[in-house]
Amino acid sequence: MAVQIKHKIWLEQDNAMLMGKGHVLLLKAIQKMGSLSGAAKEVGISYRKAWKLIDHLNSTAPSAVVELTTGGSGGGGTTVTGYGNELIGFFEEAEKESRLVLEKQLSKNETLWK
Amino acid sequence: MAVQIKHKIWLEQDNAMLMGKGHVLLLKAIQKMGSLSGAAKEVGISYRKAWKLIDHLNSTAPSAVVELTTGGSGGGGTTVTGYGNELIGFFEEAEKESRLVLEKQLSKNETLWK
DNA sequence: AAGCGTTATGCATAGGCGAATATAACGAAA
DNA sequence: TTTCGTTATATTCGCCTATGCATAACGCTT
Repeated sequence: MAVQIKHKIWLEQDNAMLMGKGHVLLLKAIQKMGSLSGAAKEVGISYRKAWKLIDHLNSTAPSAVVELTTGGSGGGGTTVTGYGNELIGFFEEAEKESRLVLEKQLSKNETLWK
Repeated sequence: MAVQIKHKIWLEQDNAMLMGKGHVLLLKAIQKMGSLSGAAKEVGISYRKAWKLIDHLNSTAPSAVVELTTGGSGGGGTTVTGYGNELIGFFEEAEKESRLVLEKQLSKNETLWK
């Protein structure tokens, strides 16, 4: 099988993880499900971990990324803010740009793998 | 402190890790030291781990990446092949290209972080 | 007031990874 | 043949992370 080039990107603030792909997947699942618990199930991680991811991101980022409400009809829920949406867009575009440039490098050096 | 964008790249073959930054650092240390044990010390990992990294890379890559000799004057040693050198060059160039494109994305979206 | 689904949080446990340790094999030089 | 520094490999131990379980708080609905 051919050699593949993989990559991973993430954002840091004060040398601490701020947001990675896991956060993005979770945020998109929140948009779809309307709750953090539902999103955790959707993505396939424990609620415990999902809550930690979101809590740290939300309390560290320059602006609120999600809004969490407890109680009420349906028990509460979680929604992604406009700022959160901007973050998702930025992350996905950066990842795409990186992927494109890496695939170009790979195809430029095809002879290395055979 | 400002938000930073970090990235990591690696090569896979048959869905298994082939070579990452740790391999590259180790290979360059081998070039400098002439031995795997010395390189491990230089990089700051255990010989055990260094050997596993190199062994898997060397036995999986399309061509030999290093040549290991045991016994003899000096006890033996390890050298990086020409192919190994090509891999190092490819990896470092790919990483640089990716870094450039990501920093461009970050500066294009400065307003997100304040 | 009772019920329900969600957010919020602590704690104990299991699994995986790397480190540390120990030992064998190797082959040139003295 | 003894010595020496290296490669080669198994085994044990400790740490970190994620998970699972348990429990509380919340507030709308009925």
